[in-house]
Amino acid sequence: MTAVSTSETVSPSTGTLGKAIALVELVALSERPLRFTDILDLAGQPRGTLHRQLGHLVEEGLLELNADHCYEPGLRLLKLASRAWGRSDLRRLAAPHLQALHDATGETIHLGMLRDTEIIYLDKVESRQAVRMASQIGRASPAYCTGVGKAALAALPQSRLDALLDVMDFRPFTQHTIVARPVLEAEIAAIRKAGHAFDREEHEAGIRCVAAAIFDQERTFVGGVSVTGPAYRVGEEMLDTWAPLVRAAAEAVMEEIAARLGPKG
Amino acid sequence: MTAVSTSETVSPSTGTLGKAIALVELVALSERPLRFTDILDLAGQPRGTLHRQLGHLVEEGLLELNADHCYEPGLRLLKLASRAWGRSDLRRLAAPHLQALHDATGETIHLGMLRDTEIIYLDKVESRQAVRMASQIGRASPAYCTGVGKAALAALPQSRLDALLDVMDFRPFTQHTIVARPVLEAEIAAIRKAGHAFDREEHEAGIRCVAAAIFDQERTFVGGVSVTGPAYRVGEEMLDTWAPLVRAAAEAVMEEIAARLGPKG
DNA sequence: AATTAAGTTCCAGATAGTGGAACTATCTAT
DNA sequence: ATAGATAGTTCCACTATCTGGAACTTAATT
Repeated sequence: MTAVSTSETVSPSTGTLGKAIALVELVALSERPLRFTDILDLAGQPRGTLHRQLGHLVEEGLLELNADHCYEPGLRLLKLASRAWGRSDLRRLAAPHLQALHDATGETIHLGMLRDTEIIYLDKVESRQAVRMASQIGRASPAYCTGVGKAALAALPQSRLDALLDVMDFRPFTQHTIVARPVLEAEIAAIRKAGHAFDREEHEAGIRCVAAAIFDQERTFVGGVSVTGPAYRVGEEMLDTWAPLVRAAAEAVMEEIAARLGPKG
Repeated sequence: MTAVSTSETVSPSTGTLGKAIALVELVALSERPLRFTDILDLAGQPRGTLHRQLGHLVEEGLLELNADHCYEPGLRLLKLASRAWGRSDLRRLAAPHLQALHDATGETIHLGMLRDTEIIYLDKVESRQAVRMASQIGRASPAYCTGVGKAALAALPQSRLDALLDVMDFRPFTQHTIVARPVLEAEIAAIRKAGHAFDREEHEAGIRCVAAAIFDQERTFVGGVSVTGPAYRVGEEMLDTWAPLVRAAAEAVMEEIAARLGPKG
């Protein structure tokens, strides 16, 4: 199911459910509050249909309708997600190693997983965290311009990588963002050779990062770790220095994964 | 779902969507990984139906099917929830006041909202946070045995309160948990009089807490703040000392809410 | 290798979702 | 304050989607 075959079009919908979740996403990802009519324009569905769907979503607690008729993401999403987060094996196994990596580098550590063409951050260790912390967890960023993302791409089997590149929507976030497929493919080759990936201000100006991939016992990619810091403090040589540490942290998580299932392999 | 109301039956489903979300919740709230057959037993739906529903949920990224045929909550939940969290107005407005309250007391601060009979925690400020932090955010706890929860109950209009008490499922978490409705009603009366609520080891043994309600401009309850600490360090006198601080913090958030909409009232 | 359990697919029938249009409430400008 | 316009809600015949029993395939167990 996962990999997309060459010509076969992926079935576009999951019926009712797909439409419903699309609405939740529409509301959740929107920058500003949306009123009924705003959604009507964006979703392109007939009035009656949309109204009922939104009604259902509100009743289920996935959306909420506030006093000034704006739809907002619902609290139930938080409840469900917090359980998802708490139960993640990868996160649990990786946590101590993220902390160790933070202690060694003093910079922000991320743990991310690949979902379609995006990296979703599962965990983060940061020193000067005020209240911001959880804000990053769950954040989705494009794979082609982040450290963990590029490490992920390089870790995929070629067929799967090609499929992803086909559907990738390249956007220049900074002047360093790689927006040409051949350039990205060369970069991926380099990452495969080196065993780690850099993000040289490709997603956010002034932010650099080194990342390494984590594999499970079947050598399939399960996630990535990274060290991230501001460019004024983190030179490219520094990234080179950290690269072995990041790779070692990734290795340590892999051993943890192997150990968890017992030594039978 | 929990209990049955007096006579008026709440419409039991939102059709297809309700069943789908119920499955997500089933999987997310389960302590251990569930295989297809486990879910089959728990959900009480025919094989074919269940299989298709799960298939749709996996395709949508709300669930994931891992290598050993276990269904797990999907990453997409995290993505959606992180946006819900980031966009919450109450959270944004309250954040500085939570911090201030933490600075004043040195103990853990929670911000929670009421959803049905549960309190869902929206934010938290804590000193010795290792990696645990986000674990609490999104956590759902029963209203009748938590500080914020009881403050919430006391803040509701009587009709709504009665309706909630009717469907509430009292469980003794500790030996101090209030499990008798009349006792809880007396407690709620006291909370209304005092303007703040205590949790005297009612949810977790060894944990005490003071909480106050936050209202919007129409005097409807929108959330609650609390200070929580271990019983060995936090005596009941200490809770009394903190009560005015907690109320002041709640007041400050209310002023923030009023200010946001401009001075027109 | 045989047996049992777990997981997947199929299809006629029934349910729940669809969407156009009519209706009501709310906002805006005069 | 009133008219006009815009936003939000309700209704119902139609039909697309979901249902669920049973047959089938694959994996685990003895």
